[in-house]
Amino acid sequence: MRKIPTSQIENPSPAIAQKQEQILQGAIRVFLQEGYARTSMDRVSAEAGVSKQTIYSHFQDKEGLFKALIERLTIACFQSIFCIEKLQGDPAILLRQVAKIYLTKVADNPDYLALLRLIIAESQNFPELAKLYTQTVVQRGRQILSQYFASHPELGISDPEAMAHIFFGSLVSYIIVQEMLYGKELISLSRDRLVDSLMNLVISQSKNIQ
Amino acid sequence: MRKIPTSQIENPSPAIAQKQEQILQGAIRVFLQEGYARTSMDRVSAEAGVSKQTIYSHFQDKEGLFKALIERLTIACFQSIFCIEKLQGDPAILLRQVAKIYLTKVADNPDYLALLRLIIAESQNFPELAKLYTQTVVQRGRQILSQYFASHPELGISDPEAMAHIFFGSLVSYIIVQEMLYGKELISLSRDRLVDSLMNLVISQSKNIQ
DNA sequence: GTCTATACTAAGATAGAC
DNA sequence: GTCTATCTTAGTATAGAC
Repeated sequence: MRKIPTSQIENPSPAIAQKQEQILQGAIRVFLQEGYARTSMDRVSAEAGVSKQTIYSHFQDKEGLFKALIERLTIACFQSIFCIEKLQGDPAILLRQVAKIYLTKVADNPDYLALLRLIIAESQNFPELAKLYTQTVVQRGRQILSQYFASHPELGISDPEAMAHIFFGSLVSYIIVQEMLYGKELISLSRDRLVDSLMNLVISQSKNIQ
Repeated sequence: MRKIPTSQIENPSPAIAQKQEQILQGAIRVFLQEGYARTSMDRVSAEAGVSKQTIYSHFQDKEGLFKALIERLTIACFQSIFCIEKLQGDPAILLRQVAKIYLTKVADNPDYLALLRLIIAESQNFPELAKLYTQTVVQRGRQILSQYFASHPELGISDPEAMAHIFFGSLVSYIIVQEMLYGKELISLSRDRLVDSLMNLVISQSKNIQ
């Protein structure tokens, strides 16, 4: 079995896969909590319950471990949010459901909240990870919404892509400001109020073309 | 003249003020570029053109320097955006103008873009700075918009606070996704298209009550 | 393949000269 | 008040035993 330098894992034996899993689980806890620079490999090895050298035998270096871990988390985050691929049904119910899913899956999951923070924090140093996140999570979300808007002309949305950005972006900024930047300690704006207003906006568009 | 341990500066002599200024200017460049943990005091001293000990005579430690610097930048960012206090005039023109000002001042200013990234990155380690930013920049922006919406009932906005969050939040998320997370490399969504759609939303609300 | 022990480097902070 | 030189700790990465 050859050494595995990057996150590209090809047919690893069960034993190796299990060790890697163990390392990644420990590393996730530390990196998400402390950020990249503050995380020490000593701390990771302690958290994962393996020696430092074992980590270096599975991953090239600190950067390699970090990249593998962020890639995995990003995919997991995507799968968690977009469990339903096709959007169908009454807009009023469906869009509300979409908003609820995203807010619940990300805002209420400390890991995915920390992932978003970490992606932003390291966007300069790891642009490829930021792009992966944008592509996988944000872009996909906007695309699905955009397609939904476009396939429902009765909504009267002239620019579905822009509307998708506004809809999804409002949710993203809600999470960042209210949950990360302590906005909810300064003004309480419940999720229901946000979603209600978002719904009103989408619905009111349609009334103008009737 | 007593030593100045924190960012609270009280009547410093011109010479001292000038040195502090010199240190802060150098520190700003390094911290905004590298982030907190990656920034070394050696690098700051080199960038500022003073010795390390001079920094430590003006600021308690790395944390103290960082806090002073972020506080100053946050205030400057606020003043840059909210040069106009009172919002008046035709909604269609004025709201468009507000959006343009925010997008221009933050997205096109690498310092304020980096400030936002740094605030998010260090929101766990420096919650007081995150709160200051939210309070000073975000909250103020939402408040002004909210008051404007509330004082213009002809717009037919049922929840001005929520609408202000959606309006301002769409701009914030646009900056984060498009400018920081390389969104504009994946899909181009021009500022004009975003602002146009935002305007349509606000205007279409009013049509429903006529 | 995994562990213990260690080399090497860098960074925060301070001592002491001027 | 400012500089040079230094102390001390901590962190990445590796060498060598089992």
